[in-house]
Amino acid sequence: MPTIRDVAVRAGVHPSTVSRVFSGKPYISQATRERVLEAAEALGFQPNAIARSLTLQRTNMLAIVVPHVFDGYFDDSFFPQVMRGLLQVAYKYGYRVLVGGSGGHMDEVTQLYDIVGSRQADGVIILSYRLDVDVIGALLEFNIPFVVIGRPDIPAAEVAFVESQDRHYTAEVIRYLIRLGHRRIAFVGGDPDVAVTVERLLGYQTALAEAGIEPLPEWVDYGFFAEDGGYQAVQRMIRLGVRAPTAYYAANDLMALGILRALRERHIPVPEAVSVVGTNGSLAAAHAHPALTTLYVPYAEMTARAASILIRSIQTGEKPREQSQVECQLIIRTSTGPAPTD
Amino acid sequence: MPTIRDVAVRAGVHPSTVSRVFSGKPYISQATRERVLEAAEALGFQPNAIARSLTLQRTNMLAIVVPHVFDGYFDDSFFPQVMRGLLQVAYKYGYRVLVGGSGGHMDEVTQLYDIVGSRQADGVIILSYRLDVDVIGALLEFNIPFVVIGRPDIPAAEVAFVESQDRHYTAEVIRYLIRLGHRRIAFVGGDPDVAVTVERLLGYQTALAEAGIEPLPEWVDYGFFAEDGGYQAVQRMIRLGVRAPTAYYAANDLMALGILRALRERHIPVPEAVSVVGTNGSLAAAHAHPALTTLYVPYAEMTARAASILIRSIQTGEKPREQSQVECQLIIRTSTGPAPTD
DNA sequence: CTTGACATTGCAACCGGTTGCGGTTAGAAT
DNA sequence: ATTCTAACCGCAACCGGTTGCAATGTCAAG
Repeated sequence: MPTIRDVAVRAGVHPSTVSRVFSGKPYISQATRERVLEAAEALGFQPNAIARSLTLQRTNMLAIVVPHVFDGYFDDSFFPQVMRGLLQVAYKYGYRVLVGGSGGHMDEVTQLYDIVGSRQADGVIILSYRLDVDVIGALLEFNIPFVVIGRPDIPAAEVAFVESQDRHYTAEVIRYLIRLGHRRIAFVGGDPDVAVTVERLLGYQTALAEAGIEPLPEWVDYGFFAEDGGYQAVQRMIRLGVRAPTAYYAANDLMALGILRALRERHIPVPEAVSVVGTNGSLAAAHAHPALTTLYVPYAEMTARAASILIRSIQTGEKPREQSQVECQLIIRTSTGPAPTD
Repeated sequence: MPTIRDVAVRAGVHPSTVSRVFSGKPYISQATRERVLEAAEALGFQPNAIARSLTLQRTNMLAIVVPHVFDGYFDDSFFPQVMRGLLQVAYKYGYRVLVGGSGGHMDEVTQLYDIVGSRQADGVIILSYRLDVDVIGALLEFNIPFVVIGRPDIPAAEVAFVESQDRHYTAEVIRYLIRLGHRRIAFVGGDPDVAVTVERLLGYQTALAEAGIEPLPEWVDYGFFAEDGGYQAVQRMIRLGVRAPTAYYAANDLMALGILRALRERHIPVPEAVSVVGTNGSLAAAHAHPALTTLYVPYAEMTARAASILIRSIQTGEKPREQSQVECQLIIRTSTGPAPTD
């Protein structure tokens, strides 16, 4: 690989001149610019991004770490949506996306710290805000721009986030089910240590409380976003017999599909006997049978917005502070219906 | 951000000693190792990955560029599958994934050259091998390990690839449709400039020729992997009247779903009047109504294998040469059935 | 014909690690 | 007691760009 110095000798100029040509600096005569470009062309020179990053202290990368790399995780629309929003704006502004994997739990945080601490990216998007670690505090120490997807529960901190009002919309979903006459409603959350799960649980509890419903602790379960998690939740709750839920709310569509599968296996008709609501608005949810009622969360838009905020912050040098929220939408399809009359 | 020199002064040693401690070099006494680690801890030091990359000439990154960033592209299972396989093994071996976006066509190649030429990654996976550009030749010049997903049509070149025998399996799909009695079969490809599309087309033509069927040119169309592409293909082919196809093969599930939608709108019963086959084995395909028969291509396994090959090549320093193929599987569901008896 | 402003380019230090080489020292071998 | 070996660590160059500063050249105003 030719370096800037190889080009310099061939063009008969100093390396710094070559640098200036390639970084579009002014005060380079047309003649030498051409000579340099010619030499570069002849040698097949392309500036080394790593070296450039070292001096410029910027990498033109936006990082995320995916919470889990287990097989089913990629079947839900969450991850693809996230990547879509991120890639679209990153691409538009000439940034690239650095994706780190993780095995869930603390490992996600470890990976994040590693990327950020070793300065591999100019900014980060926090996908799943955990409650068991002070990620925000650490990130502020690192002094790197970041935007949280979801609402961090640190009110004083001036951190940027794009949130989807999870508590509110989950409550809306539950209210919708209550209006349909359901009183035994299950909550199948994702990862209990993640803020969004707690928010949704609060929304669930709020809506039930409003309606004067005392939920059974057994109605709350966690499926860790896996299809099988939804399936297993049904297996457990069905044992409650007459106190088994007549409606399930799942924190992603994949778990909801698992719930549908479990119900189908037991020949429990949906929505006649049991209603099911998913989250995210996956394509599979639309095609499911019965078509899955789902709380659409515009994750692509959220990460797109987060990426824009990040890029602006990187370019201005100011800490990102924008806090915004997006609207979700309950897409009512045929997996939900009136509660059965016992 | 503290540097290695800050740590050095605090520990009272030379920077090179700090470096040796952090890169696990031998010949460092226990005492100084501890002093260095203590100092690093106190300062919150973490080695700068960029600087390290510069000297070591390796970034611990595997790159891909996604062929398109348009909205619907992420609804098919292709991209998530690719990311899954890639992330799983990258994660396992301590690599990270650099994702570049592209607007399709030549831009994909431009992005690729940019990443590779600027040495941002240690290896690349070529997702869509194009026929209109000699990507392989260029990549060989760059002297960077790469693995192609699909079979490049350059026989002499010693390039590594993981292929899914697209021609063979597409022919199998068409034969299956022929066995069902279909004789007017449509081919809805993705991007005509991409090798996999041509391979599939050849498979399609082979199978038809075997059966003595002379295909109409109008039966071949390209949907560029978009849902609407499938939808539009039906709109065009339906005009053929009695010569309109009774079966559609689509190169991804998203287009197949678009085909189903178009047929549904026109009240054409599937599979009674028209059969539809998709590709990739998306979750949505399984839940579609009727459930979509689909050619499952194990893209996650393919990219996982590609990533393994890449990493091994990076670590040994040898150019990757492994050429392997995976098995696909025609998942027969209810969107296909006997050809209608006119 | 000066003087000055501005365009153009070279010089050298710097970004933050890595590493070959050489010097010092301690303990073992003779 | 002397020599040898190996452990330990510092020195300085290097990875491949960037940039402030200084030097030189050019042209127009005075």
